[in-house]
Amino acid sequence: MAKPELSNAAIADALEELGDLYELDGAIVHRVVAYRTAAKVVREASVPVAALAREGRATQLPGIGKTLQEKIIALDATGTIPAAEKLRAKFPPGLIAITRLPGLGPKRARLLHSELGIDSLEALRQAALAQRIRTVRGLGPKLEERVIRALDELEANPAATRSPRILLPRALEIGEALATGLSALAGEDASITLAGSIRRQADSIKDIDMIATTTRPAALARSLAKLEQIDSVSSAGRAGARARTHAGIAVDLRIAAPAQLGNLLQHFTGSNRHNAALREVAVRRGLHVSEYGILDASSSKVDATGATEACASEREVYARLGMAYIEPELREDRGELEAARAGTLPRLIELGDIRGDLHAHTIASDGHNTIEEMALAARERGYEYLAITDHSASHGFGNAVSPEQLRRHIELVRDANARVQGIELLAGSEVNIMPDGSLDYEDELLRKLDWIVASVHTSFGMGERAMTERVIAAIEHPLIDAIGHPTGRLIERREPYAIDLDAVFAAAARTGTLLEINGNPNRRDLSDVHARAAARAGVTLVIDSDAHRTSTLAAMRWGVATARRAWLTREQVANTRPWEELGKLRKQSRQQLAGDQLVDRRSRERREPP
DNA sequence: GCCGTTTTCGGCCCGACTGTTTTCAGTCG
Repeated sequence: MAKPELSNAAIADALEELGDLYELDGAIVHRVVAYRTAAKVVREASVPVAALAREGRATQLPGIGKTLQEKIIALDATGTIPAAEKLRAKFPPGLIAITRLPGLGPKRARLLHSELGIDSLEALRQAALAQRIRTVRGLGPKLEERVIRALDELEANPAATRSPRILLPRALEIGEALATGLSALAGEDASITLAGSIRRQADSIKDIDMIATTTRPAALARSLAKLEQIDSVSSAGRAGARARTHAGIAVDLRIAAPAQLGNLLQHFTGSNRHNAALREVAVRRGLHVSEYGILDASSSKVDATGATEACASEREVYARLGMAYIEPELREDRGELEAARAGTLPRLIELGDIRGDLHAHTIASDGHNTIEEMALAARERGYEYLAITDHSASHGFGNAVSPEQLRRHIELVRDANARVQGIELLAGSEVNIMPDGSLDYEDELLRKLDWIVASVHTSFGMGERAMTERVIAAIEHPLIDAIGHPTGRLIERREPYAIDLDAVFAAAARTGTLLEINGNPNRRDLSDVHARAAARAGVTLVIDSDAHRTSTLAAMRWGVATARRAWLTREQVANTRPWEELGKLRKQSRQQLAGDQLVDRRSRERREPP
């Protein structure tokens, strides 16, 4: 049996480690950044990068050049990268842990190692307690205090200190509560807006960024400390404040004059990489962008003012740089600047474009509401249709639905559909894809359904090749309409299972099978990057809530957020269409129309670069 | 180490804050 493919996550980890080691070694910052950028690109790639590298095509990925490709090939072939081996011998692993402490970076970690022989967190603690850190030139007693405090916190709560990222809905909830509380304290002239990764609708959030305009900045900064959610404030001045909630979430408040609101909002919405790229574009035009305005350096000699031009709106910021307005969800340095300059940005899908939900559960399986309750709640949301898709016969969690129960369930859906006016109820199922690619209902029964989602719920650990074949078997099944949560990831908790998404996308495009963006905020699966790759491969997507109760029908918004981050337009998402139109796109309907002649274009299967 | 409307070398964003210093390096966002 062939050895399992080196995963993208493993490659990304290795590149990140190498970046850290180079940083300790004193490499120029751009080289270190290159490794981190590459690690991110590899982690998010929709194809196995190891295979790509072996074929010499990894350099097609942005941020991967010849050198990095060679290192990936070495890692794939030998399990290690020679350069990393060499540096590991030079810098003990404890040093990287030291660079993770607040206030300590690579320079100081290296200094502590060379001057005091410190090679671990424990050695660092001993040196701080013995007041030996202050003997090093440039370091002092304050740093000793800070080190001890940081080490105590790390010991008390190792997980939280490492990466306390929270999911978008929770971050939004906290952020909105803070903004509301602050508005109440600030008075009527203040305006408060959430920025940062919350505004970009990212999967998870590290800190909450807020910006405010007010006539009394110092008072507003001070009032942050008065909010009940806030545990401590580390700094507060006229420019803003930094604080921490009781749950340990960092909060960043920045305050500006209304005339600069556009600059400040643009700056604090980020992302860092978007801003860095934006400023590089600006510099080429002789302009310098900051959170305070745009400085025209080229004309400053002529008009002698050299003044920074403030922008009250973000639109003005982008316009001044010759670009169309870029929606926050697109600001990830994934080609949006070029598109904004060329005028080719997509018109993004909106929540209001969604006409129905095609993945929802009831008490028949593991849901918490009846068919009728779900129907009324969906109608309340303004939907034209709702598919009831309970779990299938072999589902291990909650109640499985036997074939006999499904026959009865279909009748119940038809009954409810007759009773509830103003919405079309579709009898569906979320069918398990078994490890061998088969389904756990007979075709004869599946044919009675209006809508079928097929999903993987078991055996996540199988190899990439087997998993890819498993999912493609479901895609090629003539009765399957859509694949649910196609990668099985759980944000911050579980990586996608090993699967060749490029092959999956090709099969879905070829057969007209829809791929889901699951709106459950723990999933958002496909991810933004994967959904974009799917659409580029010609796949039509469907955005679902996967609701298990009436209230979670609202999860559609997170799915739409992911779709926007994936550059999707309304046309690329199936459930923006009325059911009458969408139903005709089903494989079953098309087959009937074409007299059971599905055109097999398997020979056209070709891998496009991601 | 990557990349090209400055194309195969020489660049590669901007500012605040802290603690340590007598003018700035390191860290952070």
